[in-house]
Amino acid sequence: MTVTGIMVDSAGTIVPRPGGLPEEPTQASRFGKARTAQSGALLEDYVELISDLLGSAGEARPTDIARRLGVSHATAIKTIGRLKREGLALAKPYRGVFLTETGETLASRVRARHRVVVDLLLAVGVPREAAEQDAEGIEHHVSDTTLAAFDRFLRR
Amino acid sequence: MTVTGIMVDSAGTIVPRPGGLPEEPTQASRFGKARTAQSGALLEDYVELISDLLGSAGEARPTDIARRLGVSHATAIKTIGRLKREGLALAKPYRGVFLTETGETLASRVRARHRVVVDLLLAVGVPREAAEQDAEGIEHHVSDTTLAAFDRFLRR
DNA sequence: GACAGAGTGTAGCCTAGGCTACACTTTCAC
DNA sequence: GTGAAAGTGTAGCCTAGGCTACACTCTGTC
Ligand SMILES: [Mn+2]
Ligand SMILES: [Mn+2]
Ligand SMILES: [Mn+2]
Ligand SMILES: [Mn+2]
Repeated sequence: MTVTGIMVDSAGTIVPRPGGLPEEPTQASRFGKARTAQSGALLEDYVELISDLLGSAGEARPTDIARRLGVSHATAIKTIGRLKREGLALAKPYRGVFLTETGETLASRVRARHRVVVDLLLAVGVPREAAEQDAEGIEHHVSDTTLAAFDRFLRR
Repeated sequence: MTVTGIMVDSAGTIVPRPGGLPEEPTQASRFGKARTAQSGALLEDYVELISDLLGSAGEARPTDIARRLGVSHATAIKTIGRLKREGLALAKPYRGVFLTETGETLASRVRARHRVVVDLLLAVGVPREAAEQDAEGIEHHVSDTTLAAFDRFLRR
């Protein structure tokens, strides 16, 4: 049995089958994009957190970052190294972590998206704590298109 | 400056600060749970796909799984090995992949959740293709509580 | 029944992201 | 100013999840 991914509707038009398997290249591309989104998730959480710490405490130290994220300080320091390599952060030994322009810009977008995702979840009836929890993972998979839709929904 | 994560509202009651940083252990726990959810994501996608292939084509071969996921067949075979180790799949050399009872049960739940997530996105105004794309990542971070809320929202 | 092509499996390599252990630097109290 | 505590950095280990290359098995055609 072959899966074609299309069907003919009641008016005789050929449309994608909503219930069945998507076309193979389409599905592969979706999975691939989801993997890509995931690989950016950790960096997004780091810049958002660093920006928050800089704003509220005036500094972002590796140990504080590590405690907030629930990882060891060694793990945090290694990831901060990656942030530096990718041009998102600046840090000199024993002097705390700062964000580049690029890093701050990313942090702002990530923070705004985080807020919208939480608000959307609350708006459709998700309890507060579940919304806060699930948003932490969901946010990294919300595209600009979807974010815009969430925004429109919240404003009406 | 210290971040306490609480505030006093207009009635004099102490409440969590909605805008600021969450309490440290709370935030660490959220990040930790998001990491846990993520680590299950790949297995969920595999069992859902294998179940779909078994249903529509009658068999699930490593190459087909690989093509659908957009990875090499070697990667797929390695992951199928992990599914076996975790008691979700059964496979004998050159004889295709099957799901255990546990695997089928997981597949059903994952498929149902996938559908609800897509429907929720559509219901709040996300365009079809963005909904299908983003759901592929979002689904793995939707808790039972949130899923139930989505369900209620869709039924009203 | 041979053999070509498709499918399968294994080996070996890589990076990301966890960890612990240990050594070094800084800071703060006295 | 010194010494202890806190913080920082490095080394080395692990697993998951990618990849390519290569060898083996199966299947369908002639
Ligand atoms: Mn997050
Ligand atoms: Mn976030
Ligand atoms: Mn998925
Ligand atoms: Mn799915």
